[in-house]
Amino acid sequence: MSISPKLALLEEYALAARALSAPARLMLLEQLAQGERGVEALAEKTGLTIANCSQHLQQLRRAALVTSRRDGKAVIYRLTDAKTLELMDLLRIVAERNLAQVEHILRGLSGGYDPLEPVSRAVLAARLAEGSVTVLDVRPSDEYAAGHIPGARNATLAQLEQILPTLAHDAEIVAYCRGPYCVYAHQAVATLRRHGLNARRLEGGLPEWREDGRPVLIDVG
Amino acid sequence: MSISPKLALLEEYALAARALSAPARLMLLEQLAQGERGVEALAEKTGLTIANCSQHLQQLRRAALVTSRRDGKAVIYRLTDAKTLELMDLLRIVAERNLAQVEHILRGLSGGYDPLEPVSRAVLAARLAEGSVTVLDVRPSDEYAAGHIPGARNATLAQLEQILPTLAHDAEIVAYCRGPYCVYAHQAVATLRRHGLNARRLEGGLPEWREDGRPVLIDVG
DNA sequence: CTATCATTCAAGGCATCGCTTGAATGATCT
DNA sequence: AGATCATTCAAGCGATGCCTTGAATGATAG
Repeated sequence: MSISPKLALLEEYALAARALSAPARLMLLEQLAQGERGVEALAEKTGLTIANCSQHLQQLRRAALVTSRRDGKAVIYRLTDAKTLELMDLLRIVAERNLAQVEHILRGLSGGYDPLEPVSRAVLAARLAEGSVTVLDVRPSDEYAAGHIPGARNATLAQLEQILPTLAHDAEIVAYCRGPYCVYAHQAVATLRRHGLNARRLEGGLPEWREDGRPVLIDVG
Repeated sequence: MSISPKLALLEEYALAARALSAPARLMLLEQLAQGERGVEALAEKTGLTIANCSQHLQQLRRAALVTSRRDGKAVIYRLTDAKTLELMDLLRIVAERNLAQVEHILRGLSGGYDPLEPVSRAVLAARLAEGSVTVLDVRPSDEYAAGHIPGARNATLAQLEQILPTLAHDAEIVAYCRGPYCVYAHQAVATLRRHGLNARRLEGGLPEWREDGRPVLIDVG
């Protein structure tokens, strides 16, 4: 009698999971974790075509992971709520905890799997307060301008080599990027270590920092 | 240069999500949340064929949501760790919070969407201590025997109508089943309400109760 | 060592997904 | 109202996923 409703419920849960099962959509969610965005901006950042991007966004909306609103002739998407971010983070944790393959990928990235644990956000906040750390924002400059950790310097991976001489060799450097899905910080740490600097990466990224209720500095202009 | 590793990472996360994207696998995980099981037992409980069940289990294992061990000629599967359970629960929360359709399904099940919030496990534990509540375990008797909340009565949905006269009309009844994915408790509450009893369901099921570190009674025999 | 049993592998059919292309919608601006 | 622009819809192709069937594996029992 009740096989149908039970299956229907499971189908709904499966729908939400399926929304997370395509790399393209994970990229979109990672972008949206930085803040709300229009379709075109998302397409450009992720390298998807406009139409394809739109379809993925609708699939995310069908699973209610994101919501949308109109702004003029543009449609702006954003994460529905913080639970979506939690779900993304937990998915990452489970995948990283259990998949040896992920470790191998990271090993390839940072040359000898990062032996140093990431710096927790609470620890970084404390160190920032006492000024005993250099913070590096490894995201594109437009995202940096849209909001960053107070006191952080901005440098993309391409610019990193150029600013190396200006970095102090005695203080520890903490790099962060978009969040746990993003590998910019991993790569930055690898580069800095190769040059003999004392670098670690922040646990999570700016979205998680903001979610903690910590201060975010926005450039006005 | 680094497009490949970044995509590879996302593919890994997507793999874990894809493992949760089939109702059949959610059923299997729901069963495994009760405790470790062999392939044949899982196939029987879920109604899948042996071969199909085995393939789903291997997919779950590939995503590292479950692990397996040999016991004689049987292969026993179990959830890898508590994080898997957390991920299932969070998936459910996001789906239920956001999908209007889920609400409609539940409305169909319990006849007028359950206006009473589920009883939290902490509250139930307190009420149990003072004896002001009747607890009903709405799972099959073999699962009840393998572990249940101390003081709980066991009755499947089929048996429920028969034991109705033996239930007190003044005390509140709290029903629980396998967990958030399971709808037995919803159905039991609907049945009890139709007969004028004061019934609510427990938040989560036995796996969540056990995860809290609360006492579980196992029948010896 | 052989027989037996639970589980896994392999191949096929059917459906769904993801991406592309080109047209349609819907809101703004002149 | 008509033109314009961002977004969405619709159809088609290739790839992948799920389920079934039948054979192969691998460990135990005699």
